[in-house]
Amino acid sequence: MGITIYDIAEAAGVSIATVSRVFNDNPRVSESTRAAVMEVADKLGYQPHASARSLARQQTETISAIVPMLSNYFYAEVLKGLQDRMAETSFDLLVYSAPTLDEVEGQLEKALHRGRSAGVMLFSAPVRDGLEQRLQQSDIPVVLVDCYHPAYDSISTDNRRGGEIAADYLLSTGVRNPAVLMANPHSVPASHRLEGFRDGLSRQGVILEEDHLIVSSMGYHDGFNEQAGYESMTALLEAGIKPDGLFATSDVQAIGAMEALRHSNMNIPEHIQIIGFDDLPIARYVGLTTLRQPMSEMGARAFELLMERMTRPASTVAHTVFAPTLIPRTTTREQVAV
Amino acid sequence: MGITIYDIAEAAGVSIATVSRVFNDNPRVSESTRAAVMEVADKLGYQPHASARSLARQQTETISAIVPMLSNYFYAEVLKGLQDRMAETSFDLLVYSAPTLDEVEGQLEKALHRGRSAGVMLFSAPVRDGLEQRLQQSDIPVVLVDCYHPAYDSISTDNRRGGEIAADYLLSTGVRNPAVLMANPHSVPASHRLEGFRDGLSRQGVILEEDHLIVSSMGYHDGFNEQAGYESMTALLEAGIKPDGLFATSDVQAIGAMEALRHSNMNIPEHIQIIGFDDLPIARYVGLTTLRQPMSEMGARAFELLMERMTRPASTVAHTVFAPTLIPRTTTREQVAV
DNA sequence: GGCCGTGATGTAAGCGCTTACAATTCGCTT
DNA sequence: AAGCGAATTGTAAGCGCTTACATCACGGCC
Repeated sequence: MGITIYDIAEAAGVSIATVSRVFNDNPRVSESTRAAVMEVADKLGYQPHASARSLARQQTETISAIVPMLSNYFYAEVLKGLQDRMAETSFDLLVYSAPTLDEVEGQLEKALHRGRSAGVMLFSAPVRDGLEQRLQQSDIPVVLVDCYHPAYDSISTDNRRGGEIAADYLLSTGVRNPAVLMANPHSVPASHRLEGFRDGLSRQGVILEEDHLIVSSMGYHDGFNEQAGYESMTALLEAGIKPDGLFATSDVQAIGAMEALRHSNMNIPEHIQIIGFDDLPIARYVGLTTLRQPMSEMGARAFELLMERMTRPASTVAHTVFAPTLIPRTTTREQVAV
Repeated sequence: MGITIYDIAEAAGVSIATVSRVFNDNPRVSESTRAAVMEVADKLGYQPHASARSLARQQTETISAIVPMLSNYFYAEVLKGLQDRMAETSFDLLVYSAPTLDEVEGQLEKALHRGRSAGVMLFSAPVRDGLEQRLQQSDIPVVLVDCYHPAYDSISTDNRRGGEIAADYLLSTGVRNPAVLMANPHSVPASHRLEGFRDGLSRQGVILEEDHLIVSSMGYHDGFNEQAGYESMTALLEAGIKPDGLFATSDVQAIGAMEALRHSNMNIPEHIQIIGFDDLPIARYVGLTTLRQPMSEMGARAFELLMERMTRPASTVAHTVFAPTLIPRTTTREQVAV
């Protein structure tokens, strides 16, 4: 069915080795035969067989990304950065989705199938015993995105610092009675953001009331969506709590919360000031003050780390931590002079 | 390095054929040997080699999706639907991105490498001569998503109808002087939406003024983003045009436009009513009236079509067209009684 | 004129798996 | 007790490619 190097070899009157050399840019082929082979190959529409190639070469040129949820804008943005960077190479990207933590192991298993991928990118999944063991035994290069483990290259944002900045900023704009909408209790990034926020407050003598913290009860990846934000905010209001500031652990939650506030006729930023996290493209267009994570840069950098590890497996582990930057918009007021 | 069936065979005292049979659920293996082989395989941590397998089997279990832009929420949602459906099978998903039309061919070339993928999903790319020829010569199953060609299975939304519905609805809520924000001139879906909208208007005796149509001048995939909407709307306003209704060819454009309107102190829906297209999750939280495309369903269905074509290559071409449904929210007014 | 180094090409042995076909075993039948 | 078929297992030939090694032709050298 398909054209093989045998066909080309026969038609061009050379051996298969020569054909193979031509397609591998091996210099030990004369210009004339190279041209002849290419001509025949073009005419026949020859395409090297991907599997045969990687089997013979003992290596693939595909990498796998294990992502909680493609339709989460954060991941989409990071993947975009990754893709753009990859497009300059001849690598292909395999995408697995693992909406719950339990599924991560299974998907990882697939991605780790021998000969499947040259490297793996694991998104937002805490590497615990089971996983670690699995990763260890197949010595495939791995880079962690949006999570951390001492033994693996990783790329993440300083979430604690982000929380602190949010706290400082909110306080500086006059907030005295803040609330927090946290995505879900199992999310490491969300926890860190909360911790940082708390610390930031307490450093200035403000404490976060326990009933001012709403933790979405959804699973692993969940809670990072508009609906969770909407529901959490609604719950807060229904409990009769009226904070004057709000820190949401993601932009989408903040946007959900904003809608809930609108329903309750609370004005932003007059009655309540809001700050999100991520700086999705949309944030700019709803005027949301937020902490930017350089998402597509994170993706690009993740790919670079992976390449580095692939070429030099023994190099020391590298952790890249980006500092989140504050993007003030109109859901918060002007900073009051100090 | 890796464990092979030879290792297993030796350790279990059987032949490689038997090991292979065990891993292929071939019934012609006794229960006892099967158990023995499995035990050894588990202990050694055996993993079949993906490339070797697909080479020997003469088939892969991966499909390729060629997508203009991962960070476009529409594609992210469709891919999610696709993934969810795929997760029930043992197929893997390879994602290629082709931000410009010129790049589609190149990416397709990669996806079409012999042995690379069992099927290809092409997103929003008009199939023209070059492409068609290429697809024809490699007889890999293809399904088109968000575009149409008589020769290939496809899945799309009735964009013309969507435009009509938008027009009808806007008129029914009292709009008399509508404007349109169109994503870009090369986008087939956007053109159809515009056509439908025009038809819908003229059927009721309203015509779309030429200067009330702003076409974003960005390339192929572009124009489908907030910024384009913002800029187009700003251009409209700066030209001194004050429409009382707005149809944007996508939700994100509508959201960009809303921000521009806010800057100009125009109230929605009092001064201007807005309708978008897609019904992204976010639309609900900004109160955007829009036309829903069942995005994740489209992805799921696309996968089914592809499977169908893979198992029965000669079956007749199927075109699935979803009807967009109107989702009235608060960027439009109540319908006036007829 | 024989020898040798060089560059171009060919031969053949894998890469790890599947699978047609052959071989073997074993329990029954006659 | 020999024979037979079914069930199980083994042998070996690929799948399409890469690549180490062998071969060959050729020109220059002493």
